[in-house]
Amino acid sequence: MATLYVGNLPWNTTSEDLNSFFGQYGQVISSRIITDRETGRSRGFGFVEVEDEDAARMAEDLNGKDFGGRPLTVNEARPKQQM
DNA sequence: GTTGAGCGTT
Repeated sequence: MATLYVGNLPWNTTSEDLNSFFGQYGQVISSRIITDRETGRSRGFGFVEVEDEDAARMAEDLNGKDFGGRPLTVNEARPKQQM
């Protein structure tokens, strides 16, 4: 399993939206929209967990793709431990 | 009722 960073999302995008959209390009394990810890509002980006064999392909295919009227930003997520 | 580069929570 691999994690994909997804940015440039509309404010109203949900994790289910990512699941549905990314699910068309590969096997999506789960998705998460990063909401502001203080206000609870969407930060406009999130993370999608996909199968490792699909991660690179999905990142290339979905990066720059139109989503909600905006060019999507997709990349392999960095390890959290790195900081 | 807002914003727009970036890398997250138990």
